[in-house]
Amino acid sequence: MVRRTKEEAQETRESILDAAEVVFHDKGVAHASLEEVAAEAQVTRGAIYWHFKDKAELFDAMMQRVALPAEEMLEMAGSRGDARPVEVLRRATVEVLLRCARDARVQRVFDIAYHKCEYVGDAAGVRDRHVASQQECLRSIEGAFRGCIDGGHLPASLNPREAAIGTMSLVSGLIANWVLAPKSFSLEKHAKALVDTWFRGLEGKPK
Amino acid sequence: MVRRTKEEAQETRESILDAAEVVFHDKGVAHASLEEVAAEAQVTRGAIYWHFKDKAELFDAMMQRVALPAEEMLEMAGSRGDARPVEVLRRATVEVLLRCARDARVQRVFDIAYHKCEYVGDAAGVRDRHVASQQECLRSIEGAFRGCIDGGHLPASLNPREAAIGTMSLVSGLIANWVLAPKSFSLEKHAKALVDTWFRGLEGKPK
DNA sequence: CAATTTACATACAGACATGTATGTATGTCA
DNA sequence: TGACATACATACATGTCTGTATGTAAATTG
Repeated sequence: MVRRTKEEAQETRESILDAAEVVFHDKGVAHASLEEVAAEAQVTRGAIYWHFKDKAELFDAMMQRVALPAEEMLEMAGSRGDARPVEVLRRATVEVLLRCARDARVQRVFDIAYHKCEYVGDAAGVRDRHVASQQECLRSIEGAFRGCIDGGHLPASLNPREAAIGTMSLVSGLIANWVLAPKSFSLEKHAKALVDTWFRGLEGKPK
Repeated sequence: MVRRTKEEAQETRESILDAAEVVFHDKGVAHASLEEVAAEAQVTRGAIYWHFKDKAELFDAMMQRVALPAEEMLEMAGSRGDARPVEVLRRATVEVLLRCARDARVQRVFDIAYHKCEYVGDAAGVRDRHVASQQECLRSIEGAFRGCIDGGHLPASLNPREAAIGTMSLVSGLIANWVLAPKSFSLEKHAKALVDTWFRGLEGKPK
């Protein structure tokens, strides 16, 4: 392959990231060789090493290309300030699930993140960022819940942090279980009712 | 090391499994070499190859040593038939979380299962079994919910399968998020309230 | 008590995968 | 239009891990 223009080089970079998604999903991050990724992208390892320092950096770039659920949730929750705050939270939560259920790429990347990579060693940076974004997400959701409680939309006996932990875990648990076996149930069909059930529990907190 | 008696050989086998837990947790399954596992167990690779066919079989045996959450839940739920069936389910769910929160070994193995292994290639068998046991768990919980509904302890409008999916996802999501960052929240403290919130939502299903 | 089997340790060869060094043709810019 | 930087391809050296073959001393068996 001959020297390309800057835009073409950028396309090469993207195609390498696309290939990484496919190969990592197929073989797992650790077992996939850069040779395989290169073949899938129809380039050689030289191209990969030109654009990325090593496999860890490639994996890193691939993950950052899709927004993590954490950041998605904040964005969505923040972009609508009109309705009742509980409804905003509820709808944002459902949206995250539906987006995953409908977008094959998001789905594939979640599958990689949950079941096809090891958060150790070289990927420690990824793990740290995962944890950090999770913490940030927790704080954000917690703040939203606190707002709901202060506004009288949710019972004062509710622990906002606990509510945030439960919400996040339900969502990530649903996604993880679904991408592991998509045929075991329809995430799209059940998403709304499941989230409704959880929020009903929050609203019904006694005392 | 010299030739051991049968019981000593069994001890060797156990120590290899213990070592595998530690090393896999530390380096991830794919990145851990059998040499490292052997060193941790204070034997050579020869001993490992004597007891196990390869790394996949070793990993397999390690996972099967601790009961999967699925099977735990059935057991616990089944062993108490006296109280109101909803209470049995609820308490079993809390128990699974508390067991994980309190037992360091269970916790470590869950961490490996959720964040330190890749469910592909050699581990495909493990993935299949994981999926299968998840399906079995789903059916079992679904059956329990159906019983609750038929007995009039839960609203008839409730979809038992959906309830089972949500329950399982909440539990596995909580465990996965907690083992990833145990200091981010106390699973032990929040377990009961979180499960109560979820069941309150189930009980409050309208119509 | 000799023969055999067990439970390992040791030694070795082959397979990859990685990282780097180097080659090279083309854009880009003065 | 030359000179340099860019965007790769190719070649190679190296290390690491695996699986197996072989050695061996103790336990077990007849």
